[in-house]
Amino acid sequence: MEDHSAIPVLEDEAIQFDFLLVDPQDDHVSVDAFLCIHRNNSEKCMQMDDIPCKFGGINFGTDREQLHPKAGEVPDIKASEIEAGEFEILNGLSSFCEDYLLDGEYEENGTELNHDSGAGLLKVVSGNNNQTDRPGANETSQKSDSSATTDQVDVCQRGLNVNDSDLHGIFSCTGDSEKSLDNCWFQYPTFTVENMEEDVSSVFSDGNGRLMSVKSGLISEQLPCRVTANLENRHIFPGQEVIESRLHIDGAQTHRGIQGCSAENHEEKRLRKPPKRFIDELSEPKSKSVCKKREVSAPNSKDKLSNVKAAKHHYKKSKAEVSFAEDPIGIAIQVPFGPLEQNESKVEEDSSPVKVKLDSQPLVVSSPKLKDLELDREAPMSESEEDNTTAVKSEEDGFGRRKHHVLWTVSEVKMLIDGVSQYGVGRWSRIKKDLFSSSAHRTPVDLKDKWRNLLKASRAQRDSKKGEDGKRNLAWRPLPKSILRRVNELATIHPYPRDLRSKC
DNA sequence: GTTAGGG
DNA sequence: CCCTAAC
Repeated sequence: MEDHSAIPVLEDEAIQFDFLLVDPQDDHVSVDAFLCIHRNNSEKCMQMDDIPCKFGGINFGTDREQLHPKAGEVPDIKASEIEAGEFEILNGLSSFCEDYLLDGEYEENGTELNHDSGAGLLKVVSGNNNQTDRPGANETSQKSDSSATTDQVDVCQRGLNVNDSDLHGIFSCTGDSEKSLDNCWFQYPTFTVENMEEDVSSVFSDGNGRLMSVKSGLISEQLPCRVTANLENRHIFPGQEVIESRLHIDGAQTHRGIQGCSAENHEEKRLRKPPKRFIDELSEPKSKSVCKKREVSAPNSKDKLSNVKAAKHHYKKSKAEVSFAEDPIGIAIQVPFGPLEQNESKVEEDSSPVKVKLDSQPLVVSSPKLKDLELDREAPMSESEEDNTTAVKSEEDGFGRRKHHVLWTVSEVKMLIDGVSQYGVGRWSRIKKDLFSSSAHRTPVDLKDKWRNLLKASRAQRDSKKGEDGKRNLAWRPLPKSILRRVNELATIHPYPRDLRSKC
């Protein structure tokens, strides 16, 4: 055990890769670039000038002696190739390279170049890395979901302090967006430079043996010292201005990426690979060539198609939407359940003070408009049965997109119940007209659906009561007994279509 | 246009 | 909440 712990990231001289840059047109996988790792000693890192060694056409400032292929672990690397400046892994990995992206799934092909000291070094590892198998990877990634953004930044700041994970870069470029992919300058994974004293933010291979860097937001030819892998956004055009470069760890997959020397990262935090939408949103609209458009699932109607288009269009245009989608923190207001406003429904059992909680529900995605919430402040309620009903902003839904989820408020539920008791089940339009005329977002169909859900809830509650008492195995939010009881009553009085009312 | 019901 | 068949 070395002194990794002190400065986890870069204390170690070497970084392990289990992915390599690949020329997809080649039958072999060749190293196009690599990482050099020294936090405070950039001079120690490779210099273009004194490079005896070439990797896939890229020069590295490292002495040959510094490369120590582990015996038996480098079956595919021939010394002669290294000497000749060619480092190729002949593992038939080309299949992985169709997308110019090596996902590092070549676990069997243990290849390691070990460099133990001094100037920079490359360690390519693909074999049985200790931390490779992570049964809990998925769970971990899910747990860290909400903090994904933060962690991404963190990863950036800490440079190569990435353990056993894949890095994916998110690159946003400005510049000539009209260029076709054919003119694409780079079609290789890129590297991102971290913690440089200079304003170098990224480096990548141009595919011709040159290692380019992004300095001061512009692509230039300069050899950086410290880079992290950037497996995505492989299409960079000359002259493009890089305005954003972010990294995240792919937590959805189990293969390894960079293995840093971090002890602190032992927990192996994994970040979920951002959804395509996330990537799209991070990119400037101009950089269409960088982030390919999303595929639209075949709609089955013209309306749907137009809706989707409208939605997409809206998405691109609406910054608010973007930030809203990215904002993991929303405001949730729990609306307590209470007795029906207009009737005598009595609250059974304990009636405790109203509770209005903020931020207690992770469900909520956006900040609701408070005015849309109906808070029954005067309504007493059962503590254990407080309603989680949360209203979510639902405006701006005029673009055909799926309506924002607007949770039913207690008042609405009560209104619905009243409506049913008044007009009977099935008169949704009537109920809507009479009782929900003010709430534009509730359609007769919504009322019908809600009633159906209420029925299910009440039935389930009854069932669970029959079985085990205390145990509440309801999948949905608990509803106040007072409400459910009324639903039950009404369901008895006004039979709902078909077998749905399998109770009574 | 409404409603029922499946997804 | 969406979609669609049936009315």
